[in-house]
Amino acid sequence: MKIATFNINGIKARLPALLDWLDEAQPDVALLQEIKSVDEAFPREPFEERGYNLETHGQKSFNGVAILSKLPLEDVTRGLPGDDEDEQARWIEATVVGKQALRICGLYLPNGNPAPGPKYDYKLAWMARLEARARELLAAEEPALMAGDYNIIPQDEDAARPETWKDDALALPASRAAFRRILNLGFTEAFRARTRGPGHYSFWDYQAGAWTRDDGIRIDHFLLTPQAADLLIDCRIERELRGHEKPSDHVPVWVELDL
DNA sequence: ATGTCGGCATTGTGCCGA
Repeated sequence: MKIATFNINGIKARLPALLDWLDEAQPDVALLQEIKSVDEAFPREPFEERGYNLETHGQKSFNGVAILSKLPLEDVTRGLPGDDEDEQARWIEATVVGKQALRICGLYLPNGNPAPGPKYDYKLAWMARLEARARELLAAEEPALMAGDYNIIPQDEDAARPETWKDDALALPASRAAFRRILNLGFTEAFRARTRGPGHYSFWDYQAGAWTRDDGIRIDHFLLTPQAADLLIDCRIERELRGHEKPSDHVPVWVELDL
């Protein structure tokens, strides 16, 4: 089973490029972030025509997550538990029904800039709620994954120019520590389970020729429960897509699972 | 090189978020 996470930066702006990618890459499951659309305005037809089941959790203008799946989706839930006041659409879960069930969580973690400040406080509070949900997933002792735009540069080697990110919410020590606290519960970061060393990025800013200069960061991640890690065949970043026509500023990250 | 997008309110362009 091939599963991708992809921050598309707007479904309306990205629709042609997204459909081209789907036709070419044929993911079984795709977790989308930053759909920037309410559910009612999401263009469902081209995805359903291609045989995808579609579950969205959107809001006006910002954020928004979705799941595409060629296999049936069950037990869909929307919103990260732990704060009934939180209106931001950043979390969706579903069970992919195949030979063996797989629980998938799609997430768009808050950016958090500027730090310090209320946006950074929200990021850290959101990560504490994420940790709580992560503990529950582990306790279930079943194949499950949490994937998406984490807005976390885990280590300096995950940035082309780490010094420029030193005071940024994506790389501050408290951000990295919160990410590690979740990892250290017992998750496998799929990309680092397969590939070591610098030079691997999933995001290049639209500004300042970042793509041309390969000035990227790795912020889109797959975290696997032990039972999902047992099934891991490969994890890769589809870097080439950043050079295509009208790209997102992120590229897809893939896992292949033995399912 | 203070360099780009996308969405929105709005109708020509400025603001926000990233």
